[in-house]
Amino acid sequence: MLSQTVEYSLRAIVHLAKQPDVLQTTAQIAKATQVPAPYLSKVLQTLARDGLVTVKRGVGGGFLLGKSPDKLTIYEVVQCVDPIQRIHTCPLELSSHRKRLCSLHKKIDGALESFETVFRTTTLSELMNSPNPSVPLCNT
Amino acid sequence: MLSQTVEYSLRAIVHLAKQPDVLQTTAQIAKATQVPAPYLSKVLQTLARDGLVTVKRGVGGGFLLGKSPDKLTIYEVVQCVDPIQRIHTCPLELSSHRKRLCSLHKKIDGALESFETVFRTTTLSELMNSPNPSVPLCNT
DNA sequence: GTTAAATTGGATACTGGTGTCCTGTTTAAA
DNA sequence: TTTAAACAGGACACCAGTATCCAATTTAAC
Repeated sequence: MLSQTVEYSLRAIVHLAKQPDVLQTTAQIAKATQVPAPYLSKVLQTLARDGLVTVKRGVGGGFLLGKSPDKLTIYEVVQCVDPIQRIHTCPLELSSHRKRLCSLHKKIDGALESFETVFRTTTLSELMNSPNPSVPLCNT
Repeated sequence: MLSQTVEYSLRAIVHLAKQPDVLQTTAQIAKATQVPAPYLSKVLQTLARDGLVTVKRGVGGGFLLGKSPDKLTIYEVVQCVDPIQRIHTCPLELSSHRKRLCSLHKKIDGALESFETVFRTTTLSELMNSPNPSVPLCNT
């Protein structure tokens, strides 16, 4: 459903959100999130382009969260790396459906909307402060 | 988000639902739904395997709806051709998350659930009888 | 039984997402 | 200034979803 890239990016962001002020190298994030390091590198670049993570190059460099966890939604992460495509116009390009989708596509788009809403309304700090015995990315 | 195959299969099913008792050839369905005929052929085979469409081979053959439109949900169609994958176990295979997902994956699965629910609760007849001026697959 | 309409199944090509590797650039520290 | 740590960017490999084509099979109608 969601792409692998989205899963990876969310893991990375969650890992950074654990210690928002601590620089983490790609290797460190890769290990903690179980994401292939070279691929993670590309994902982090994408996140950096949108300012969702901040990058420091050179020795002692790495990444840290680009926004405060309570202001950063997982929707922003998803939209940055692999946007949810809502249905705005008829996929068949029927001219009479341009402004008003038929019941089928309206329904599908409605499903996408409720899917999207969950992401829109979830911040990183909500995830981190959840009263859940299973800590993200952590086995104990 | 949803695969092309799902979109195609739903178009085909909707087309068949318009006249549930009329045999339609692959060529006819392909034209009405704007789906590449050879590919549609494969999709229809998949739908036939699960009994969602009924097939009659040979001259004068074709496809018709395999179930009554008011008993057929679009969820069944989706699950037949390209199932929505809910998250049941930790994608990182953390042993302590097996039974209890962490907040991140619980959230994602929650989004999938609400997405899925829209499909589960929508029948073909609901789509066909919708008071919507845009008729599915039809330009007037 | 012959013919033609129609689906079935297999083989093949194309494309984008995923993943790897290597070279270049930046930068802190000795 | 040299060195090594670390990210940046480009090139390439792989695979599954998408799409096409063709020969084989089924079947109605003559």
